[in-house]
Amino acid sequence: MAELTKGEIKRNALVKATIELVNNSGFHAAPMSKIAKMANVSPATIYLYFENKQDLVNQVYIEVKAAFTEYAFESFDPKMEVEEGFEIIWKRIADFKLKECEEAMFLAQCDNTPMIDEPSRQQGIKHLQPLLDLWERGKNEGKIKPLSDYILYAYAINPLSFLMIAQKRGGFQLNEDHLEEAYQSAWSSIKK
Amino acid sequence: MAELTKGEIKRNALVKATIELVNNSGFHAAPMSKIAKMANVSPATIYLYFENKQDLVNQVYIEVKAAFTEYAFESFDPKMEVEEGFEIIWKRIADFKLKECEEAMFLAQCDNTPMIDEPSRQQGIKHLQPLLDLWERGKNEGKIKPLSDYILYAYAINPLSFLMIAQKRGGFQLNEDHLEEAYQSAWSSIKK
Amino acid sequence: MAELTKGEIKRNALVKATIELVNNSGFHAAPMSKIAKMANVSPATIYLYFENKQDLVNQVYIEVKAAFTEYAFESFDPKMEVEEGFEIIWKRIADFKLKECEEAMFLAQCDNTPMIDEPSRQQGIKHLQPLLDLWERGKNEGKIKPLSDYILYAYAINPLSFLMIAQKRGGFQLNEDHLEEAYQSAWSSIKK
Amino acid sequence: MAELTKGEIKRNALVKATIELVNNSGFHAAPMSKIAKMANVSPATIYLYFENKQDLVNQVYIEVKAAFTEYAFESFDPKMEVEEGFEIIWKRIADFKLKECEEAMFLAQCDNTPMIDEPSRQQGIKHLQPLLDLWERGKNEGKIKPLSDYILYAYAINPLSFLMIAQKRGGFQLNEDHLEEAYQSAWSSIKK
DNA sequence: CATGAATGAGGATTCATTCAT
DNA sequence: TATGAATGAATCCTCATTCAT
Repeated sequence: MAELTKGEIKRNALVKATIELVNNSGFHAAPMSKIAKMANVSPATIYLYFENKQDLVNQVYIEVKAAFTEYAFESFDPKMEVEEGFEIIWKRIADFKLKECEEAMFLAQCDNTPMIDEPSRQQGIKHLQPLLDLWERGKNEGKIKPLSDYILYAYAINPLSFLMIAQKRGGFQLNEDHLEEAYQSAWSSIKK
Repeated sequence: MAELTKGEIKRNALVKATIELVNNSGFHAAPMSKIAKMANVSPATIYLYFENKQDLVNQVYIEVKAAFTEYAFESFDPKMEVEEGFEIIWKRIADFKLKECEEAMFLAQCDNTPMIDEPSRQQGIKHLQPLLDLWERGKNEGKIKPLSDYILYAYAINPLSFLMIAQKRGGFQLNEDHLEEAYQSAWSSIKK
Repeated sequence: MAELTKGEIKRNALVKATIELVNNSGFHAAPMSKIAKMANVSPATIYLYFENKQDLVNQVYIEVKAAFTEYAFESFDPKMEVEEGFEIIWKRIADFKLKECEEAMFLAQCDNTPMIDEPSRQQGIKHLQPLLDLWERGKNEGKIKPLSDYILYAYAINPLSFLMIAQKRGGFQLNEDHLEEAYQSAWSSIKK
Repeated sequence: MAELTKGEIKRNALVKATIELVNNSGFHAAPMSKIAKMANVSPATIYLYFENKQDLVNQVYIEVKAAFTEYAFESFDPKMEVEEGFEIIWKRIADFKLKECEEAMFLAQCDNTPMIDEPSRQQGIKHLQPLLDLWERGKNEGKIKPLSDYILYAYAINPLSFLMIAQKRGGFQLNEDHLEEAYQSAWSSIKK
């Protein structure tokens, strides 16, 4: 296990504080001073690690997105069968969205908001490539509908975000059965 | 056609300006002064129609959501067959999301953000009832999977928001064929 | 009894509202809009009767001060003995301060504050002349200490304002006995 | 002499500026921006030392009141004879009111206005206790009239405020002789 | 006379950012 | 590297005042 330098610890605290504050109050109610306080750090210290507020949010976004995709593909192997691979990725993603709730909420907010600048958004999408490749193969093997990646993502993956938010807001609890049903719906919607 | 009073015209201009500014910059970068300027009105005038910024956004949300659902159900008749009814509603929703892009973007941002307060959010959901009723009937008639409404919505409706945003951000154009495909995916994911 | 015109009724309502609001919240928290509302009148209507806020307050001050002095001297006759005259005036003033509490509080606030402009203040003092004349006579007759009018007023009259405020703020109730005691103190402090 | 920190210097400047501005224009015409400017400080800096405008005024009131009472009792010793003690206190108070004119004017305005909130007002009164104790003893020893403290204060002390304001407003200059006369009036009004 | 709607100027307060230490 | 104090620029909002009706 890597030792974290003092600086890394602070940076991490800042990232975490940003996520939490933005989640609970939105970008507009997450002032730097509060972020600093929540991270037990002086406001000035933030600027040792980030250029400005926009940069802070961008970097947090990129890192969380990276953590998300890493998690998603951890047990995936490109040589797997299409359906098996998809199921494995899907379930990891579901896992992430339901267990790393804070991170996932943050991403949802970033993805539906002009909060993040375009370059960072692009940067965040990059790591999704293995899934797109899998779909490509699926289409070639006739196992997946020959749809645009956008449509595939919209039906196969994105619904999980909606469910996560619904769950976070209360009024709906996603259990194991629901999850299996959701997976079936996801697969139904893209399988040939 | 109803005559609009001078006040209604101003209020409408404010609503429109709010949508546009929030869409392009987010809540945090949509100051009252800009909203006023865009609506050709003094900042003080806003407060004749809305209590404060939160109230402004809440009301805009509720109104846009109402317009959305009214549009969605316009050509729907509760006596229709389940699949026919669903298709009609779905296509109206798709229409709205792709044509009334500004309004739809605004809703997406509100729905994924702590921008709107809870009561207003609840208020906004109300009018969705006819769709939930249709699904209920569909489940009883064995035509729709016996899933939670949340899951049905996540797969049947919500993907359209993702596609709309993707299109708005560029890099993807949703044409007639795509739309039909998307509908098929939606229906596949919830039909029994 | 004189009939009041509609205009006079409105003006009176405005005067009364001003007194009440300024008393309870101070000049700085008595906006024209609230004064108007409390007087059941449009804000614009105020400007039919008064030039601006300063003028409103000035005029209210002058009128209340006039009412105060009129009340004070009502049963006084310049031909009375000095002590008798003083007692009569003093008790009328005490009456006013304790019964017309609102008006008296308003005067106290005006007199200790840069709320009123100088000319209006001078105007308000004018009607006090009979008391000053009485004192003059008292001094000549060797019945009253040969002190500056300011000092006489400070000791003979002004304490009533302090007592009134203390009573209004609670924690102290001025009864008949107190009043007699106070009068004795007043007279002691100025009599030769 | 204690060294003042940079912060204390700024705070003091703010307190002083507040007194001066409120004196000359009243609470309602003493905007934070002017206070800041007069203290050679940014508006935002005020909020490092005070929570908000109300808090600023409250704190200034409490501090000035404390300075006032400290000054008043400086050369007083509880073991003094009643009359001697009273004279000493009275003259110190007179001194303060006539020399520390700014502070005294500020207190007068606060005491006759809903400018200060109740808790702060109570806080301000606390330190007056030694005078009340002296009066208590005076009453027991049969040297002072058995009157309510409110009445005693109204006649023995409060007139000084009136005289101070009269002097500040011009048209009347309080010299040594006046002062002695005033003291005699004060004592006459409360002595048995 | 009377008004409700409208507003520009200004008020309190906050915030991202900097700087001296 | 780290900070607390400091700030100018903005932000939300209010208010005295006006004007078309």
